[in-house]
Amino acid sequence: MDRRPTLADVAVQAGVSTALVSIVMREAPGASATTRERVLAVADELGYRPDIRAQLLRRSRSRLIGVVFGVQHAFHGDLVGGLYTAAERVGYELALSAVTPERDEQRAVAGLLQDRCEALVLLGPQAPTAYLAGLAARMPVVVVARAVRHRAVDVVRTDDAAGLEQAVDHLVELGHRRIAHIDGGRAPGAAERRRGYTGALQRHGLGRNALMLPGGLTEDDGADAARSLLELSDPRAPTAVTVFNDRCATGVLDVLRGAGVAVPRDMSVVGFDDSRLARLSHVDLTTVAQDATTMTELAVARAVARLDGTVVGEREQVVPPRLVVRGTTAPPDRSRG
Amino acid sequence: MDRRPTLADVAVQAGVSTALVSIVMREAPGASATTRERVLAVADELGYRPDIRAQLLRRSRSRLIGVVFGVQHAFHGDLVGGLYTAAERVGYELALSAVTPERDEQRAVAGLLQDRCEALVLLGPQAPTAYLAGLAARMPVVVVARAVRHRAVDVVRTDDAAGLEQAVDHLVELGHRRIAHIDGGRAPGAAERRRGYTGALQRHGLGRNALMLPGGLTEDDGADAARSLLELSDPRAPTAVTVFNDRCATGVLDVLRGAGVAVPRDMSVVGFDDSRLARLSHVDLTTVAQDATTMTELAVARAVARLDGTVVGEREQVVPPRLVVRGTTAPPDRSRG
DNA sequence: GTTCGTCAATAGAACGTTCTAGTAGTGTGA
DNA sequence: TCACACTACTAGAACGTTCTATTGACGAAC
Repeated sequence: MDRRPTLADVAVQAGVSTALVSIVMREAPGASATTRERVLAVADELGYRPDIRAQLLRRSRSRLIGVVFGVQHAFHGDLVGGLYTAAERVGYELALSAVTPERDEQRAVAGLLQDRCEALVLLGPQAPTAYLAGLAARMPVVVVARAVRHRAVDVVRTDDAAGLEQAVDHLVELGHRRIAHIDGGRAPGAAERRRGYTGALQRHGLGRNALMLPGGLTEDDGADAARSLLELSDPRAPTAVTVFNDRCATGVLDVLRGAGVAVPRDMSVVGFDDSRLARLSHVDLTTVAQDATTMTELAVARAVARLDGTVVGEREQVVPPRLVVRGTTAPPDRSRG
Repeated sequence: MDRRPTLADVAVQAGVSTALVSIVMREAPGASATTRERVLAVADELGYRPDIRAQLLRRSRSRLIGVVFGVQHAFHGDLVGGLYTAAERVGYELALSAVTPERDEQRAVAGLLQDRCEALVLLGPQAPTAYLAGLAARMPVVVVARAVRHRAVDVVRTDDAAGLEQAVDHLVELGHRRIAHIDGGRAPGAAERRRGYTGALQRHGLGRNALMLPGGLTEDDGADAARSLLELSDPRAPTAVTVFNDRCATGVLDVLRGAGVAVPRDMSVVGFDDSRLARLSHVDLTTVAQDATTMTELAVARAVARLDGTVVGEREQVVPPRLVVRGTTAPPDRSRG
């Protein structure tokens, strides 16, 4: 026989019923220590491994959490890693479904639905709120790294405003007075970061010095913004700039350095995400770190709580970020204005 | 009733047997056009969706291909995208399992095994050949983007040597005579790329000019290599450099530009991968593109052929790369040596 | 007018588990 | 002695499909 052994095979070999073998394998109560040992020995000998398909069919619950992620996003990679460990800790498995240039979110979700996941965790989804709400009517849905205004959808996200406040505080502490912000346009979180930036400036009495430059998510967006930064006449020119995210910030750094502007001597730069990019020794970017571990733990905990019907606390959980000071920030050059 | 509708529900509603509904849903022969229509209408009305767990249990085949990928690697993202479309075309589904810093390859594979995949596609696995061979004894295993010397393991990879030959040919055509190579150490493909580099130089009668610098996979490795490149005395100094991959090449570019070496005027640079990085307008890197689409199609086709027992052709399939000329290569500056 | 073939449809047994309801067997207290 | 509780175990029905017969019914061919 070359087919894999089943409960029945083990049962025959051990001289007991299949039900008892099932009890032993599940470590459920109802078997004596001696038989338990014997059954386990036989199972081991035959190389028995339970068939997950049959388990899934019979059990009411699949203990499976579906995850939709973008295959491009470096930060999603960090989040997926955290989700794996968080899920394992509470006895759940993960079913991954990727969004690619040819495979949109709805397709990714559809794939998970037919895998019979019990809950869905969506990383930075683009889908309209109505679609997410429709999904949430069917099963628990936790959205990570994006704000969603609908009472059925749980949200776990970074406190973007606080992140930019920390960045501005750090720069002001170093002595900067003219601080610009390169924004992320319509990207998730961009509005909150703008708000954090202007709020912090006002708090320091520097509201009049606020300077917002249109940016975006990519290196190219940053490069464009940096070029318009360089065109500013000297008295208005900022000595520091906060940037929507790390990718965009590296574009800024490239253009500044290419134009002979020394970082951080002539210009301080702060990013957002603490991506692998920022940690590279030749980039060495001061940045606002998102707490991926906490976010993923909260996301899994919330999904499980929904399934158990033990939901407590706010629908939207906001995780504080943390400023990581590296080599792209320093006091402004006193010899200049 | 709030549980999801089953075959039986549809059958009752349509006044037929469950078997017939099954026939209709599977689009199998054995039902008249009129009943077919009626059953489909009822199924649609009830919102019936087949239970994949029951299908999986009953069907001998799962039509599921397991994929192990690194959540960090940008290129793996491209490959996963290609795999989705390739698998769909031949009627297979994908089960994704990620390798993260806390979750090693063996864990990722174990997860897939209990999902009852029929075949495994591993993207650039680190595992020893013996482990891969053991796996291949159980089920078809296709390794992508890494060479494996074992007759049971199928391999799909880029012709790394040819890629470097194209890069060198391009540089020689532009007029370069002193071309260096920053290598990838023990990384998969590095040895073949070295071989392609030296072979091409010899073919052009430039073998004596070969200059190999230790590099690596990351931006930091490239930055280090670039610094040692700058230290070379002028008569030996190359006018062009081929680099193990794009990430490493961006490190090289950064250091060169920071040191006042204009690219491509003073130094031409060629990368490898054609990653998103290379395509950025401010990087604009000439590079050797790996053909992700062809590779994924071959990988899926080979896995399916193994399952169908219709394997033909070589165990190792080598895909030719393609040189993408962008802005980091130009004729050498005649005013210099 | 029997026989054969084809077509549409069905009954009922799988697939490998888990779960419910039960049956012996043993000890305990009155 | 009986009632009762407890433990160790089992029979058999689910779960929702697919698959292998099998059954009628209706023509066509002999």
